[in-house]
Amino acid sequence: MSDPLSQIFAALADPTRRAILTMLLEDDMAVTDVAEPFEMSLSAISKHLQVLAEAGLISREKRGRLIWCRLEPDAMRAVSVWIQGFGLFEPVDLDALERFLEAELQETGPSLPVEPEA
Amino acid sequence: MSDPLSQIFAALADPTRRAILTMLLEDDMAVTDVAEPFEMSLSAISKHLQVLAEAGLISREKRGRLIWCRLEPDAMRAVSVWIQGFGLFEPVDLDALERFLEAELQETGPSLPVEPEA
DNA sequence: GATATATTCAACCATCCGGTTGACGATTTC
DNA sequence: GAAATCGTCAACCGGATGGTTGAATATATC
Repeated sequence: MSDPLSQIFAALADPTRRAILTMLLEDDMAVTDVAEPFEMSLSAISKHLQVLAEAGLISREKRGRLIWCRLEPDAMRAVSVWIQGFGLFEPVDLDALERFLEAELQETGPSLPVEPEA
Repeated sequence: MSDPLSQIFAALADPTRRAILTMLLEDDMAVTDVAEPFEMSLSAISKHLQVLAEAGLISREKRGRLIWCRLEPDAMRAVSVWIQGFGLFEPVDLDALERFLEAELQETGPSLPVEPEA
């Protein structure tokens, strides 16, 4: 077990997991639906969700036979605060942000959903 | 070789490396001086510095027989941008952000980090 | 109750990661 | 030129990581 900040950074270091977080930004999703766009086993996605949950980046709630995954963006605050220590006060170009997130969505493979204008 | 963002997050996922970055916030340092406070071999620190350099978080310049390490905080902007996509709760001075957005309407924004190629 | 669906668990595998030690090349100093 | 210092390289090691497959567990549906 490492410290929380290390855990969060490590969780964010995987493009599949970042893609999952981006998907959850849209809406809560059940595990199978999270897995659908990816070209890997459901089991692998389940593990990724485990990592994200242990880092506090998502929460999971079982309802019926589905498990709903919800983004917990507060967990990223620790990261945000840490980064803030390095003088990055320059605000962000929001258009660039959009392009960046779009690139993130496509980064993990050709089979990811094409997001309509959010 | 993974995408730049993954590389940066992975580099930041280690507490020793984060401590090094914090030290470099104070001033540029030679490798041996960086290693001094840590209870591990110089070689291990050298590797950590390698990881940080490959992520673009520091640069190294050889002068004489010393190698000076310098923080490159710009590399963290990619992280900052990505994080901001999640809730926009950055503890940034909100007034500054507003001023920025206002200014953004009048002139083209600053250039941002290059997209990770898929 | 039987069957299908949703998710995890367990075992396994290859690779990566963070550390060690010892040897090596480069540079400064004597 | 010899010796000390600075830093990396190479080989090695144990443990973590990211993936697989197949079995197991709940829950829903027929």
